[in-house]
Amino acid sequence: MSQLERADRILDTAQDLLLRWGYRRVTIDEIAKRAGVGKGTVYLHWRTRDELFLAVGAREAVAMIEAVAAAMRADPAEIALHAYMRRFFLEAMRRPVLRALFTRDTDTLDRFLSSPARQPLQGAKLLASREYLGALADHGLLREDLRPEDLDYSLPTIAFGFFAIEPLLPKELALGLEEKADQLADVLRRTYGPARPPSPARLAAAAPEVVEIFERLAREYGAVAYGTTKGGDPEHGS
Amino acid sequence: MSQLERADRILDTAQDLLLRWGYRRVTIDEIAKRAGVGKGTVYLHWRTRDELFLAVGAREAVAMIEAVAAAMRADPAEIALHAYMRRFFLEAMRRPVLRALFTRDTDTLDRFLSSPARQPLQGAKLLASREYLGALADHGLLREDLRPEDLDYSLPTIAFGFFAIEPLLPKELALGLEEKADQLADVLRRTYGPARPPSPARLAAAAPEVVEIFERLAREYGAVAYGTTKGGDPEHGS
DNA sequence: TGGTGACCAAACTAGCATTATGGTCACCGC
DNA sequence: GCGGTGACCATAATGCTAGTTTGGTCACCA
Repeated sequence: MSQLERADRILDTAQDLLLRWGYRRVTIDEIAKRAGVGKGTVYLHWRTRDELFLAVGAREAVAMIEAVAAAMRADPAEIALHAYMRRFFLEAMRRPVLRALFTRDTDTLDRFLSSPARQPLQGAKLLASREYLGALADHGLLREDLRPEDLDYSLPTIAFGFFAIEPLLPKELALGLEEKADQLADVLRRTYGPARPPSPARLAAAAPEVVEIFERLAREYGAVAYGTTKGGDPEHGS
Repeated sequence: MSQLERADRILDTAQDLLLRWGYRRVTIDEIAKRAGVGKGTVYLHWRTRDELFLAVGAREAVAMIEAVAAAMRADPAEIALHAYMRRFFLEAMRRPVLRALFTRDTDTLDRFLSSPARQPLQGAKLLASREYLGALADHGLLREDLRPEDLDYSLPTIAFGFFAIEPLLPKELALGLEEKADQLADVLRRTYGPARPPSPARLAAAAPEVVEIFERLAREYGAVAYGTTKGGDPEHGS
């Protein structure tokens, strides 16, 4: 069995237990036993318990970002801020670990939410990647009078609202995930979008650059997910 | 001393201790002692501890709503959704109890945040008063293609984001309250505002109706703040 | 040489004795 | 007679300690 397969088996087990029992109750012993490896082996892949759980999240983040990038490759219209955030919301909410992270589900994640090890998964980094917004601005895909810095506060704040309000919504609210995502997209398009819808040609011109940004991001999260002791060193500076 | 003055003295004391010690540590005994009344007297005004703390919040809510209404009376432009929410944000964030409530400050409020007694202070009621939004729609102060129901989800969600993100913002963020409020207003104006800015005459025509809605709301909160055992009965149905 | 599980200090839990507190109500002084 | 009070009580919160669990290590093994 390769190192990577083993890492995935351990991550599978950790994720399963995390979602069923919650962060607090899951022990390394139990993960190791169920994954069919010794406890020491877990520590060959990740330095601490929190790094292991971070990896669980990072792995889902990779899958999500790749789904986003694939959608952008299939249809350049998906690179627009509102379309991106719409898909981001849907893809994140459909993945249980990311959903727990973004909705700040303390039942599941408990202390992990405030663990310093969680930093590399900061939602802000995912949401407000300066590179992406810069590329949008360069290609005229944002309101003309909007500089990317103007988004630093309000864009993450709006997105945060749509995620964090989830656990507070009344159960009987008859609004599906897609409808919520559509409303989020509508807000963002009206707030930050260009006055006139961009032409397909303009979108297509920007798409490769944008897709590359997300593919790079996915690779960075992949490095966080698999192994810190062996394998590549994920220290990139900031 | 009148009943009302006494209620205010007790509320002053409760508020002071709440902000200094936090909900959990403040006892009725301590409040009574510092307010110079017997413990039983506190229970002549409010039925339970939570109703007392609710009253502390309600009293600040009254002050806030009256400040909002006063601004609307002084300048009808203040009735527009974005202007209202801008002022709402500022006035709420400048009042320590409301700030704690809206930012979900668990250090200060602890269990009170999830107390069922808190229901009458639900932010949603304040934010998304159907009457107010209906009046705006009637007077052409919202986007033409927007029905008030369309705001049920996204408007509270956006507002929630701006409040709830506060405790998560890095301390070094050099953004004042006014600037945050301006950004919130900008988002709401672009998202929900009419295509063209409404004329002063149109605003002035709608103002009395809108002001009346908020004055009525202030009176309702006033009933919550002062006395349930004696005085008016605040049961209005829903 | 990659992998393991016995081992250890530190953190957490259970259970209980003690204290603190919300809420009541018989009584009191004006 | 009545608005106001604080001793009183059941319950909930807290402190304490003994016992248990668990993250992380590392000497050893296959």
